[in-house]
Amino acid sequence: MATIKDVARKAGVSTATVSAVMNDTAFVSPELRARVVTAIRELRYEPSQAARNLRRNRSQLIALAVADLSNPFYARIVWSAEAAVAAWGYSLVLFNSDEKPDTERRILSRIRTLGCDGMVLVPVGAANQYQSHEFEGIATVLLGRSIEGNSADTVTIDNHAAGRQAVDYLLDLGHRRIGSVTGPMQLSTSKGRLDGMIDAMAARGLAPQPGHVRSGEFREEAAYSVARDMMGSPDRPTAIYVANGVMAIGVMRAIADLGLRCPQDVSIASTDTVAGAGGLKPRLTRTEHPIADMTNEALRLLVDRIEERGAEPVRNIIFQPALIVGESCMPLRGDAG
Amino acid sequence: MATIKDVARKAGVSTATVSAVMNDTAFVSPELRARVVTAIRELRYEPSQAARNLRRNRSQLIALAVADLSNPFYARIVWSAEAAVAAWGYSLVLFNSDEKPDTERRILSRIRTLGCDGMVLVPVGAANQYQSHEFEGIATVLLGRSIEGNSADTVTIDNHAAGRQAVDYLLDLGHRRIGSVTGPMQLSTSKGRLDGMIDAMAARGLAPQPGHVRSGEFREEAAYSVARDMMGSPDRPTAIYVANGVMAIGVMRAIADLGLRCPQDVSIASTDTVAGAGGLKPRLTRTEHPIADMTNEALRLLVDRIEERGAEPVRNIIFQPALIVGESCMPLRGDAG
DNA sequence: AGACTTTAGCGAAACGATTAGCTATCGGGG
DNA sequence: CCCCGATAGCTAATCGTTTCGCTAAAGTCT
Repeated sequence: MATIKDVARKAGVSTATVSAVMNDTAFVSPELRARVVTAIRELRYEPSQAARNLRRNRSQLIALAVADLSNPFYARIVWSAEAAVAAWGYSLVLFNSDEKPDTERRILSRIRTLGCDGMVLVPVGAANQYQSHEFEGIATVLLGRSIEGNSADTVTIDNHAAGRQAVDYLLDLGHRRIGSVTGPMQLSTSKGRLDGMIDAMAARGLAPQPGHVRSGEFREEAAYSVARDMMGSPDRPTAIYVANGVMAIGVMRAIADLGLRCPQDVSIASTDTVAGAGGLKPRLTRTEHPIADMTNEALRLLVDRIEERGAEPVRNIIFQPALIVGESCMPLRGDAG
Repeated sequence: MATIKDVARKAGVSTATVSAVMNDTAFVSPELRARVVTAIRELRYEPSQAARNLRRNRSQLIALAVADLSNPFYARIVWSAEAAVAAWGYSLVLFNSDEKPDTERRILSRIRTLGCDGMVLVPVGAANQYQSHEFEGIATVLLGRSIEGNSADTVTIDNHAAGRQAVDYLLDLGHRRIGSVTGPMQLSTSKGRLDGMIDAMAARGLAPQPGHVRSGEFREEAAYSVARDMMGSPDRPTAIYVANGVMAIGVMRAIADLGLRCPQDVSIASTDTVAGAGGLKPRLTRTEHPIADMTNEALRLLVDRIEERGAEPVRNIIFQPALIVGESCMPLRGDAG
């Protein structure tokens, strides 16, 4: 691998001049420039990123740490993020914290030693688990979830509105006994969506029955088992609001295995869905978030922070959900309960 | 950010000693070691990866370039790869060539300048598009697809067996007029699967009708439109072999939109499926590949190449598919065609 | 013509680690 | 008593860039 010195020697100039040519950073006479350019080509010289990084104190790396790579929601984020990062001239280093705070801690430290210029983080775990030095000196944008008391920029979704919209829809169909399968309560997303549901019902003088609100990990299996349990009892809800796409799959499977039909026996509305499920029956009624837009926005904020050293105020961007009607809900039959 | 010099000064030792402590690379007396360790902790010193990279000529980065991040098949690979890479002590840099050879070319150059220690590549495009210097000096494993004439290690699947197994299953159910929706013919995967289908039929003295073999991009939309076209004609096949998971979704949607039912009117068998679709109806009958095992194996080979400088012979590992029976196929009715 | 500016390019000092080679100390064997 | 080997740690070179500050040479102004 040729170095800048080889090029300089071959072109009969100093390394400073080669560097100037490479980076267009100073005026170089056409004659010298030509000699340098041919030397570069002949030696197939490519500057060492390592040396450049050391000198410039930059790595051109942006880290993305998501909560669960097996979840299509995050796979979608990864997809968008890769494109956005490349468009900004960086490369994407990907991490999966797998919803484990310990893993996340290791990831944060790794991101730091790698010298990433910035990171987009989908935080896992409660606010008090983070230490401020974990974020020091590295541009950060929190995506999807926020950390209370943290001063990083955030791009989140309006979880309350998502829960409220979905449940309002079920209420409009006449459902009164509505249950929910939702994620861990320490996450702002689960909490917000459930609060939205509760407020939607409260606005009509209703409240979910205690046994009709179940939470578990944001995973298909967890949803399957709580749904199976909840729907096995005789006073089961006539409709379910599921807080997450993969959980919705689990709930539908549980219902099918109990011999119930969706939507005839149980209506299901969710927030978020899984990509590819659009082709299968029944199509889920759900609220969706503009994942690509959110991710692009997160990277815009991040690159902004990286490249302007300016201490702009913290920015919190909240995206609104949209209700997408599928075939997984029906009006409640006459014998309403 | 504290440097090794700060630590050395604070502990009253030389930088060499600090380095020795950090890397356990030479014997240091317990007393000095203790002083160094506390200095490290107090200054919150973390070695600069950039400096280390420059000196060691290593980056601890492994690149993964997949063909299409929007495809759950590759999302699954990314998931596995992240875990494997982390387990080997590296970090994963992710690229999406989006099935575009030009994009892939840029990615290869980027991987090179980043100084990645190795790369796992799902190649896009035909063998003659690659230049040998694009692979020079960087450990490479080809995953899923191979490049004829290339001397990199490969981890692939037995595409021929996959096509053959799936179509044998359809034949066993009595189907004779079997069609196929498959990917671009220049890809070894599409070609192999279709050859497997043709051989399966040939073994029973059959051959697919010309209009019953359609190829298009490995995308849902492409599959939807060719399937719609193919299934619209009166002599449509009674069963379809679909070469890819997302295409299978497209085909099912096309069939539903034509007012046909699966499996009653058309049986569908595929190679590969989409994650999450397991919960929805009807469950696809398909051949599956052990994606996690394949990815792990690819990284094992890669790390092997990176860490042993030895010139072992080229290794080509081929994984076998397994048939998974769902509910998307039925025996052909009496009026067989 | 002398005194400044500007320009084009060079030399060498960073950046922050690793590591080869050296020195000083100590103990033990001949 | 001298020499040798082992031990513990230091000095300084090195990795490949970027960039600050300098020097001639050439141009501009009085």
